[in-house]
Order: sequence, then structure tokens, then C-alpha cells
Amino acid sequence: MLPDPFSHLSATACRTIDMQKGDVLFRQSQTTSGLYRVVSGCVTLQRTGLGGDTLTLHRAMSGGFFAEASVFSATYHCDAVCTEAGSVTKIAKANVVATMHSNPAFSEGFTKLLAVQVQQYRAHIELLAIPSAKERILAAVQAGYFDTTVIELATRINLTHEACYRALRGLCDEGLMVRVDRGKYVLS
Amino acid sequence: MLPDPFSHLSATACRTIDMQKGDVLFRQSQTTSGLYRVVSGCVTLQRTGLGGDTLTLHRAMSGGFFAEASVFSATYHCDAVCTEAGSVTKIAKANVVATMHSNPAFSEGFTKLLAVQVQQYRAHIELLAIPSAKERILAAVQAGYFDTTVIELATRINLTHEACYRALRGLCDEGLMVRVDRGKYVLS
DNA sequence: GGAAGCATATGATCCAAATCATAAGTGATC
DNA sequence: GATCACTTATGATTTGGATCATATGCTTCC
Repeated sequence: MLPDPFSHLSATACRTIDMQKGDVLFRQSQTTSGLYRVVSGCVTLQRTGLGGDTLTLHRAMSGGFFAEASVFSATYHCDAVCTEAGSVTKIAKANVVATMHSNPAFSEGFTKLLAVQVQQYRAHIELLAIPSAKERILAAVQAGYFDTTVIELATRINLTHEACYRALRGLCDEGLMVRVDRGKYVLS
Repeated sequence: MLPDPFSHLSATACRTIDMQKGDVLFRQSQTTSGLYRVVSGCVTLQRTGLGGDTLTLHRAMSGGFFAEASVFSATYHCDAVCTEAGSVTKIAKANVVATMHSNPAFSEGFTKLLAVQVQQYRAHIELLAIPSAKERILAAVQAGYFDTTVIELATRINLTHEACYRALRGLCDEGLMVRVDRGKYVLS
């Protein structure tokens, strides 16, 4: 596992924020104020297209971070929306920068966090390049993408939910996957 | 522009490597030895799928870096192939880690480099989510993706080159783009 | 308990992009 | 200057996923 670089931050640098489902922690183009860590619940980073369609860029669960890159950016590049009630700790931008200068261990940990994200994104782009819906879903399931609903899986891998249901059905028919329950499929 | 974090590295930490088109600097699953900066020419990071199809994950031009994330990884996650003759400087992994500990300015610069990549990848994923070929191409051209061949543009944005040519033609017919020359299109 | 909202699921139809095919233009190499 | 390799370009056909439609199961909430 990743070492926690934020154990080096003083408690005063952090602020805990409770959130309800649907709460918006920040919006695109707002001035950045810091980065976040999920204590409990779930937060998604999403962007809204011109047609009102939302695109999920990242999903942070308990222990996960989000808006790390915001530390070097003047404005947020997407919306952060709570999708599951819980709480987050917010680490002020200034504190991150200051600690990065004074504490090499924190600095390395934070950098590593970003490096891991880079690799995750690369893997995701590779996944999106798989042309066949069935193969793409298979790869996504193997990568652990399918942890909530079929609809969410579908949007994450650029498919309609209908196509996703059908492909899952097809994979079950081919014996590559098994339908365990309503909306619950696993690799066989 | 980005400040160059590598100006903080001693000259002895770097090694210059000349390369010809087609040269492989490293391959997927090889043990990581360091990160690279392109002095001249062009290098692409690519992965080869099961069917022998190649997927370009990143392209580094003069002044650009690649394999930054490798510093925290035991093995490379893709192949680095020279697509345009030139040279690169290789910075040994150990040097990067050591300098990160001793030099906060370097550390911050390096971290920023990764943060920028994270945002670039996010933007790319967003681009790939555009369903219409024409709109996707338009967004890609606006983002400066179309700097070499149509074929390369097509593969970068998950289209066949045929679909890409046709969409470009369509965009020209609609007056949104202009065909300047063979294989050369610009926004109008 | 009934209504509302959402996820699940599948059928029918349509269309855009993939696939297959062909050809011309361009640059490099012998 | 002939050949080879590659990009550009477009036509014909096919197909897989999008779209539209419908129905059911499961929560939640008044």
C-alpha cells in the first residue's frame, strides 16, 4: 500500500467537512483552496458537458485523495460531488506547499501519489481503446471497475447502460462471467 | 511555462543518448532505471495489445519528459520508442530520489510535472468520451492534437483513419475546418 | 400502502463507425 | 527511374453500439 504522506501534516492544517449525498465540494473554474481526503463516503470528480451530460473523471472512496493536482493549479478543473454521505478532510493548499518544502518525506509521498494517478490514468486510457464492448467490460471488471452499479460502470468505460447490460448478458452466455444476482456479475 | 526542475540536477547525474527512428529505449516490464528528457526528436510511449495493435499513451517532443512515474515503479509499464531521430538525456532513478530529498525546489518542480500530466490525462479521457467523431476531432484539433499525420491523430482519439478522413472532410464541407494541403487541415 | 425515483433488463430500429477494397500521391532507397 | 513503404483519400458494405421504447424489481418517503 501507499504510505500516507499526510501523516506528516499537522492536525491544524486539516479541516473536517461532513457531506450529504449531492453536496458539491467545489465546482469547475472555482479558485483552488486545497486538496481533499475522503474519510468516509464517496466523492466523484466530474465534468458537465455542453449537453448537460456528466462525465466521471475520478472517484475517491474512503482513504482516497482527490484534487491533488489542484495544488499547482489556480482553478479546479472539474466538479467534486458527494455520491455517498460521509466526511472529508480538507488540506489547505498553502499548507501542502509549505510542508512540501519543509518535509521531504511528505514531499516524496505526495509525489508518489501523483505518480500512481498518472499510471492509473494511463491504464484507463488503454482500457478505453479496446474497441469491443465485451472485451472492454471484461478488462474493466478485471481491473476492479465494477464495484457499484452497471450504469456507473457503463459511463466510466464510455458505453450506454443498455450496451453494457447486453454485453454482460453475452459474456454470461459465453461462460466468461456469471450472473450472481440482480445487477451483480462476477468473472467465472 | 513549466520551470525546469532538472536544472537542479548535477550534470553527472544525466547521460545523453542518441537515438534513431525505431530505437527502443525501454520495454514494458523491464526494471526501471530512470526517467528521460527529450533533447531533440520525438519519443512515444506505447503499449502493444494482444492483437499486436499498438496504443500510444504519451508522446514527448523536444524539452518534454517521459517515464516520470517510473521513479516510483519497479518496472516500466509501456515501451518507449523513438519516432523521430534525435537524442535524450537519461536521469538515473537513484539521482532523482536523492535530489528529491536534498533539494526542495527540484522536488516541487518534479511534483508539478506529474500534476500537469494528471490534468492532461484527465482532459484526454474527457475528449475520448465525446461520442461523435466530428466533435471529437474538433476538440482534438483545438487541443493541439493534430500536429503530425491524420493516422496518428486517429489512433490517439480512438478512431480508424478512414473515419477520421471522412469526418475531416465533413467538417470542411460544413465550413468548420479548412483543408490547407494534403493531410493538412486547420480550424476555420 | 401508494407514489416516486432509480437500477435492472430486454426488444426493435437506426445509424455511425468499422471493415474491406482500391487508388493515387510522396519520399526514400537501391 | 523503378521499387517499396507509407500517407492520403474515398467508395461499398457490414455491424456493433446508440437510441427509443417498455416493463419489472427495489428503495424511499409521505
